[in-house]
Amino acid sequence: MNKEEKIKQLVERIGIVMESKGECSPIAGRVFAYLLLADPPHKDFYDIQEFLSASKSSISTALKFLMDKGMVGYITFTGDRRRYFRVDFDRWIQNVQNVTAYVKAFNKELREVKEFRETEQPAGTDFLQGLDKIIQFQSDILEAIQTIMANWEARRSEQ
Amino acid sequence: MNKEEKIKQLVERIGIVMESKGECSPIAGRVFAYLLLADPPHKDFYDIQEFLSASKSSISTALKFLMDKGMVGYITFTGDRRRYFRVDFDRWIQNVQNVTAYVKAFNKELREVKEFRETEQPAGTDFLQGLDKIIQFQSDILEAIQTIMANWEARRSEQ
DNA sequence: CTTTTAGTTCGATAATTCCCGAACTAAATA
DNA sequence: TATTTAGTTCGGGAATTATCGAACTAAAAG
Repeated sequence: MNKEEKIKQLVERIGIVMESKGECSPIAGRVFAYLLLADPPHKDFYDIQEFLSASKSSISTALKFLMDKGMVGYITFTGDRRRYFRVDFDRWIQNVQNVTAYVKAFNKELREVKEFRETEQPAGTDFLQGLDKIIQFQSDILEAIQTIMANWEARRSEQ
Repeated sequence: MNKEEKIKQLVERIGIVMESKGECSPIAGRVFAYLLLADPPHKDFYDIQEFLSASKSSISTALKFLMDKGMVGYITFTGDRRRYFRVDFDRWIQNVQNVTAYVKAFNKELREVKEFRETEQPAGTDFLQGLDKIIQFQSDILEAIQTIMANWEARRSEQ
């Protein structure tokens, strides 16, 4: 199998992993995967379009999405109008907060449930204990992630 | 606002939080939310159906989904055919592994990208470094979650 | 000023997911 | 054995989401 085929295959596989998380559309997943694998790792709009055999509008939408998420950025070169899109590793790490956002929101709702149960709606102690455990468990995880992110941030800026 | 209305409102809100994570269908989110809020916190099939004004098949599908995920289980009472569904806090905590599954799968793909880049496809050192950072960052998070889960598991079983 | 380039925006269609009703099953009851 | 109960399964329609092509824009090039 040649290099091009290998890349095509990896792009499809990684695309499926990203998409099936429900995080993005199939094409967005493949665009990102392509940028992870392409040589050089920055490609312009038409390179991407051609490689994926997709429409301009789909590529445009996918790139906008990935840039909004902070996973992709672009560089330019003097005397060249095109933008060269590439994975933005630094912003990507910073925005892992997006990943934690759901857990945060969910935990907030669970706290509201707890309050409601305590003030207005009876429940067995085991239920309230279970609720407490989940809330605590999830905030343990959130805190750990915060700590890790802070460490990485510190390491990055001390360079 | 009376209790019933308050519950309806919370059920809708929590349902949206759960659904918009892309984790489940709207009805599944609402079923789960209802079980978090209902008095008593175990309800039978028709209670749930009536509360949500949904079809039997939708409720059935939603309950199957939530039980497969380990978030919901049921209890029974002698001389009563019905199953009473309820949030299963213990299995829910155990199955946070589901949450980490995606990150694991994704990191595995990133390692494959790295290997491909190192053996067949050139890339600037900054790109490879960025890739490394993300891989390491994500495995730091996975490890932290593993540790937290192990602690909770230990605490649970020593009771 | 005209044309080309590098995209974006805007409906329309295709594909997917969600939900329902109707028919079905298996166990309990009569 | 016949009937009710507690769900499950299946096919189709409704709602959502993804992708496309065509028209558009803004800047650069000629």
